[in-house]
Amino acid sequence: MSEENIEPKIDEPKSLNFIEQIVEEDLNSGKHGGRVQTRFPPEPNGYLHIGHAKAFCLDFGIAQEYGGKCNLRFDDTNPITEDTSYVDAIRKDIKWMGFEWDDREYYASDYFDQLFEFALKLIQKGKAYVCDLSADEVNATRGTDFEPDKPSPYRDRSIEESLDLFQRMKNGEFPNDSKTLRAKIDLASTNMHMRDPILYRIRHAHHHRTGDKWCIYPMYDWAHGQSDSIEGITHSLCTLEFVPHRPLYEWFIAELGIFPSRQIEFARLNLSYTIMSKRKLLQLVNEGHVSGWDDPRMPTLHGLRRRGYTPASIRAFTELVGIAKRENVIDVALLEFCVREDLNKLAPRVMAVLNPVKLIIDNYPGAQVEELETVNNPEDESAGTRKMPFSRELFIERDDFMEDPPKKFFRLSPGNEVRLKSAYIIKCESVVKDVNGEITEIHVTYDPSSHSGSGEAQRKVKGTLHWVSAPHALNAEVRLYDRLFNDSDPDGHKEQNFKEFLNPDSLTILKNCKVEPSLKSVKDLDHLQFTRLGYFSVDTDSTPDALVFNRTVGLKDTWAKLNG
RNA sequence: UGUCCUGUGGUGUAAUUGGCAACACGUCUGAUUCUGGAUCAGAAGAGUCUAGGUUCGAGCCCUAGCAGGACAACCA
Repeated sequence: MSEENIEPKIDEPKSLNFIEQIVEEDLNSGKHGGRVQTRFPPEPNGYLHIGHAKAFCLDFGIAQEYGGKCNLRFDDTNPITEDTSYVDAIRKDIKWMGFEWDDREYYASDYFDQLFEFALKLIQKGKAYVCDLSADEVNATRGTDFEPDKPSPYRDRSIEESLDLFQRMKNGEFPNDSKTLRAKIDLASTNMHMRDPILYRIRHAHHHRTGDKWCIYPMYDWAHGQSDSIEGITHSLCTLEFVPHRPLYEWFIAELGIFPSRQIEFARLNLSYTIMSKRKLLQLVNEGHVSGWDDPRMPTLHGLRRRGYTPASIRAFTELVGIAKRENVIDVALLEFCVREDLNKLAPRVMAVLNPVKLIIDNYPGAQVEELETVNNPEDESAGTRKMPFSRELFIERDDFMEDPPKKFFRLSPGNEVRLKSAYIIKCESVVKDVNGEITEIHVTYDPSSHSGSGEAQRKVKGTLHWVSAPHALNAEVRLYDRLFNDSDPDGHKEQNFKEFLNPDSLTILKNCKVEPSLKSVKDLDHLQFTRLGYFSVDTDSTPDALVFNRTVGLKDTWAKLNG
């Protein structure tokens, strides 16, 4: 093959993020025999949000890119807050996003026995001890940045005694919180995590998987690294807040002499005008500020799905935001760009009038109904065409008419001409108002020779309006969403609670919308473009007799921008 | 006060062993358009936190500062 002479391809090496660089270095040096194994370790205590999507797109993406595998591992070490309903929701989200983990669905709780054995080993080495101090008492021994912790009075208890007590802790002989197992490391470390961290606590609680088998549960640090090691994870990717945990992660692996997984930290995703804290999102749900985890205003994957976001658009987004170690705030406009770009290619165009006003074509035969052909998606010829009924009485958007328009208003106004999309050119002759001065009817005449697509149709007019035939229109409810918060960083104020920035107008429900008859048969979560308005999807509340649409995102609107 | 991490256009991410800062979003022009969408063409916008130093040459190396963030749960 020598066609490089015809089109010399300058194969610029794709620029790698710092994690890809590390992986490639490891591959080149033959570390782990060229094996790449990652994992995504959600805690089943809440719903996944778009920040998690960034993380698991990375985890699964790195594995895919380098011929490796990515495990799904539920980090279920805290039975009090965790639940199988979350497990199911998380599974659904990851699948929806397009990732597969085959049979590699693991649970930290799968390793409780192994972890117990590891703990025994640590005690035997004199590197861990059972401590009888209460939480308050432990806190009282805590030093400061430059003062070491005071040693627990149980720190030097014999190996035999710790072994015995630990076994009895496991057997359920002690009440909750009465004892802990702690690693014996360095009370003077500048890293607080190394000051005899707690490995196990006593919780007589029912676990969603292990039931009542255990009454001692491992802490994050003790469970996570060892779980990675057990699974042979080569690159354990996590967010920045775990940087100070890394020395402990490595200490456990070294003391236990087990497979050396490597923890690598990157900066979590922050999105402007939204919050990403699971705890705070839960608060919004519990306090009724939103309708649930899948409220379309939520940054959860459940919320985004219901809002009409596509997996492809979210994947593209996580790709565009990049991976680095520097704190970042991504403009929500980038997310919106990603959905628009995706939906522009695949969403069928349909006519919907959100704020209808009646338009009457005075010179159109009263009983006549035409079936006008229109293209389903100008960006995709294969989407074909469909027919739409056209008649003497139509609905158009109230905003598309102005009695006294400013310059550059390309829409309908007295004496002015516009085209009705896929139909005729019309001219406004008069308006009818009610007692309050509200316009109730707009009377126009049409030019029969201007039929869309006909030879006579070449005449140009400035504006094109969408419309729906009044006798054929379907009623619909349309829910418009705006950002949930008015502040670009609702969680970034020391003095003010994030809830003070909730946007009271984040949801607008329009009940009197008119949509074209073809929408009779839409299905949940179908994506559509309402011509000239934006991308919409069918809400899960929708039924054939009571259509409900969510606005995913508006079209770019330079007219609105001009008018502030 | 301590330790650790991070500082590149408005935002985010790049810049192969040091070689005169690139891409995307956003913004602004213009063309085109039966969606004020899309598309196409173009522009503005950083001299890389600061100050020194090494070098023919530094965003990349060295030194000293400064700024922001993280950590001090029997949460993960």
